[in-house]
Amino acid sequence: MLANMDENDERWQALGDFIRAQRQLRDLSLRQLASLAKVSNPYLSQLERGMYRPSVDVLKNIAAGLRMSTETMLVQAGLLAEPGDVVALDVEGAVRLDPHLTTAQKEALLGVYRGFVGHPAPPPTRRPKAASKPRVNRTSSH
Amino acid sequence: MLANMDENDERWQALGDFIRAQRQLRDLSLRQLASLAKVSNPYLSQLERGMYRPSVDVLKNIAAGLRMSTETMLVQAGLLAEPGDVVALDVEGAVRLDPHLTTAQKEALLGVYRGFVGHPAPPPTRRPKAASKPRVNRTSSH
DNA sequence: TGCGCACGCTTGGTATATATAGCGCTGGTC
DNA sequence: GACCAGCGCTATATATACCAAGCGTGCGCA
Repeated sequence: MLANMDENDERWQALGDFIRAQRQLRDLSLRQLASLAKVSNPYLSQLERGMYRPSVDVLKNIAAGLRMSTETMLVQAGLLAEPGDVVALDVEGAVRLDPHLTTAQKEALLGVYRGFVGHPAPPPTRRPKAASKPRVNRTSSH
Repeated sequence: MLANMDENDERWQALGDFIRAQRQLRDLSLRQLASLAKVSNPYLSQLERGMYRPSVDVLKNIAAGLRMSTETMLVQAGLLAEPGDVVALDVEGAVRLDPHLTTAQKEALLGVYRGFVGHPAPPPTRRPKAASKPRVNRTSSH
């Protein structure tokens, strides 16, 4: 589904190498780290050899088992930019995370911002209005 | 696998709500965002209702489709623990660095922002704990 | 020499993330 | 009215993340 899947594959492989190196650096056996990270040891083995792409919680647990921060792990996984680059964070995120603003203020500010930059790709559909639909049967009534 | 799954469940649910809110704020239909995020529309629908926990690349793609950074998304998902650590961000800097805005727009936006937070002469939103430079050695620096 | 034991790995299964096809609804256009 | 286009959602199928059991090897120890 993703176009550059091969690139990603190599990324996961590199992540596996990184995990294995870190584990061995700490003199941990596969089973030990697996136990710390709350995953099975075969799975960890396969992860280290780049056979699977772990989910975020697994990454988080492994990072915890290796006593490193989750971000470091994610950066290694190539899923996050380097922390230094994070400064180039989007306005959206910055506003949303700003503790000085109330929720209403955030929405207002973001409204202005969006007005400035415009919508990404509102393709000329025949009916531009859609959001006024009330929440219908949330739990299926079948 | 994880001990406190219920807690996490609520987290994913909250993430779904967040995604839906953001999508509707931008007047995007499910299918539009799904297409932008390169996932199927039923899956996105189920994500928004907290029925599944998306993988990282899906999160990344959705964040891209919503024009926000992956970090923001992950923080919202509660997967990146300390925002203070990751985001050395301030609204000022984010706005100044945003390439989508003209200078006049930046000034206008910052004017609104300063009006909200109250202080006209903003002391740079320095985070006192910016010392955590991780030892991530970009070994596989392709 | 054999026995236990820890190591990393293979095998085969289950759970769940993600896709495809299609339903019922609502609101425009003729 | 009929009809089409878009909406969100359900139902079902497939891919894959993840686990439990077990294998072969090497090493210390009687």
